[in-house]
Amino acid sequence: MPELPEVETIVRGLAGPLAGRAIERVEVLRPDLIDGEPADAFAAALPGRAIRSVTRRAKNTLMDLGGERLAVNLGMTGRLLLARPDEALPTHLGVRLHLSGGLELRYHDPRRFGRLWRMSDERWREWDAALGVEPLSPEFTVPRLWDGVKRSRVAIKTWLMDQRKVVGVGNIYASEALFRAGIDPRRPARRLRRYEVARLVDGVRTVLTEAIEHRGTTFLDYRDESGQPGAFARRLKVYDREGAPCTACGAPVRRIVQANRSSFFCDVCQH
DNA sequence: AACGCGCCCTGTCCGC
DNA sequence: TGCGGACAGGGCGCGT
Repeated sequence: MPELPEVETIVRGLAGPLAGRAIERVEVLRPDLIDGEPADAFAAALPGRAIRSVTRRAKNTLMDLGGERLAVNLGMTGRLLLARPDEALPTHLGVRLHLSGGLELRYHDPRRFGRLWRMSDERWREWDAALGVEPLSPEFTVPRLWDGVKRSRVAIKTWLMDQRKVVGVGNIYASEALFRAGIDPRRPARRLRRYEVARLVDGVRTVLTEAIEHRGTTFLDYRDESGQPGAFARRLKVYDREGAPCTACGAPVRRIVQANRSSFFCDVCQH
């Protein structure tokens, strides 16, 4: 579900309410959501810690606990929800973090592809180093992307979704960025020309920035920390628009399958 | 070593 | 109405 704009929206929404709160009690209702240690060890380790800040790396939410971090990956259908402890419990509730001041942070996930885990500072450095460049950072440049694509034979759309190369771009925004750049998603990465890489840098930055401004894309399940959907879905130009007219030329948008995921594009506008 | 594929899981929708 | 199959914002681990 959530790509960079959705996670960024959630992180911005959680940062204020969670800053300075202590974790008082942890309930794990779905132990398979906890990675790296048994669920009871996870639940026992957190109480007494305080949340210093909430940030994002790639599609992950990170809570700085001082000396260690709590990381959350939402998978396809995960939600991080702020609630009062007496609010009705939804089905598929996975983890409850009871915080100081009568606030609760809930992790909710029907498909349970998401996960939560703790990371030491040392582990965090390794983990962070294995991830690719943040596309909204100054390091996301044409030379850097050019250097990355030129040795890869995979289709550019698949390449763009590889989190070891560029982070945060998932199935929706990969199609959208390539449409904006006018590049066919099937093109081998190393066949891109430098001017096309420049358009791609621009396309990725632009679509992610606009999507954040609209609080993300709700396709099916995505909700922010207050349970609200994002508004960017109606601004998508190709994703989930198979057969509908291209917004630029009117030709029907095509759907193909790449790496077992749907790709959408306009074969008139994208080469 | 890069790459492709199957799989993890539940819910929904569509065609028959 | 029921049922099977396809499909859904992700990511890991396997084999080649």
